[in-house]
Amino acid sequence: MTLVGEGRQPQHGGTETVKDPLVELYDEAAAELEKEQSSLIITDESQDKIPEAPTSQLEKGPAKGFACLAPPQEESTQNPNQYIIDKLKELRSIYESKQGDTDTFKVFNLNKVIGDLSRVKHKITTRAQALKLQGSGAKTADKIMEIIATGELQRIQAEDTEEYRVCKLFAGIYDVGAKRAHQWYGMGLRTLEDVEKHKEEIRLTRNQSIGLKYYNDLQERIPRAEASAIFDKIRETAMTLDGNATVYIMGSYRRGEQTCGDIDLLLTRDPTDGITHAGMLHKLLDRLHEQGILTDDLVIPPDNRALEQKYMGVGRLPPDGKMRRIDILAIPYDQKGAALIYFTGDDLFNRSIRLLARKKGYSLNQRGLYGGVGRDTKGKKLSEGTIIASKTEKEIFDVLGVPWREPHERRRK
DNA sequence: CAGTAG
DNA sequence: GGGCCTTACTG
DNA sequence: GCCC
Repeated sequence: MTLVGEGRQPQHGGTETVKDPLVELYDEAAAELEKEQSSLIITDESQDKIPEAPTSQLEKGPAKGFACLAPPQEESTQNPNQYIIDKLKELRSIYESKQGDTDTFKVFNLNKVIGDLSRVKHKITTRAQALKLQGSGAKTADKIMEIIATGELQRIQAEDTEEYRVCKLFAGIYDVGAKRAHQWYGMGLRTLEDVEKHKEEIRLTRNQSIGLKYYNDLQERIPRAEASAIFDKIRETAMTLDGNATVYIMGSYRRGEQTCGDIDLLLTRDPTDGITHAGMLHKLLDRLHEQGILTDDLVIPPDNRALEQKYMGVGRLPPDGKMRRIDILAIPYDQKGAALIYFTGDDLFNRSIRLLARKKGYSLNQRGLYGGVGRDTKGKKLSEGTIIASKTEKEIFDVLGVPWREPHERRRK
């Protein structure tokens, strides 16, 4: 069996070398690397010999600005631009709560700037420096200069209205986004109590009701230790169903963050003995409900014998832990690498590496890296193409020419 | 299909 | 001017 | 909001 999330403890030795809390994750990555190198020789030159992309190749290589190609972030050193980052995050929050299509991309863009800003080591003091940041153009540079000069951003004060605050509150409910939030605001609702009181009129859905019921708990971040404890329980239960099961914990936990937004688990099984994990997730979910770990289902996989299934629900550390979002993804064993990339994120890294794949004539999704993908002139996918890599993350990175990035190096902060 | 989510 | 990740579920 |  394979486990991620436990293993040797960090050694608390020297002072400045407080051991990375991710030690346990390196084991897995290293193991994956070893397996990789035994089956496939990788040299520096091998990048020139990666499978030729069957469709349109980039003529001059990928443009810069791919987060997945950027050097890893500095680890926990005081960021000299933190005060700028904080203001840009406030602005991002405002854009997030808006409904327009362009606002979505403003958020996307700000994420790039924030990501680069948290990577940069020097203090930004001039407009020229601000302009150099990835995703930063004239307007963003102006905003950064305003923050540097005044410590404030007028745009934020102007947009910090009651509507913004109420919609932000509403959008904290699971399955409520900007559209519904504004819709409810337009109907006169202002508080969560209003939402509860008018649930019939606004046709609150089943999942929204769950989100509302656990609003406060679900708003909170999950301490790493608790995520680990929940993972242990679920893994143990899975192992009682099949001792050859493989359970990983992914998402922000695998990226090494001290708190997690939710708990993302991956379930699979090595089929070389002729047995797969078909039907296992379904049984696992039943057990977890019996154990009081899972309390509410948000999305249940329709076909309980399929090898690929995604479960989304709510649960806790029994008997009385806080309610947490729990996702379990079951996948075919040979798609483990692609699934790990997908479920480990972060989202910016995923979007970046997927865009890179597309620009190189491939397509990357949670199942694998595909070549020979048919696309229309707008880049919309017409045919699936053929699978090129999916077993390990490294294999996929190599084909794309992405330098290896440990999970904890795939975050923007 | 729109909206939401990962 | 048009793309900015990709796939899946819900109602 | 940025980039091609």
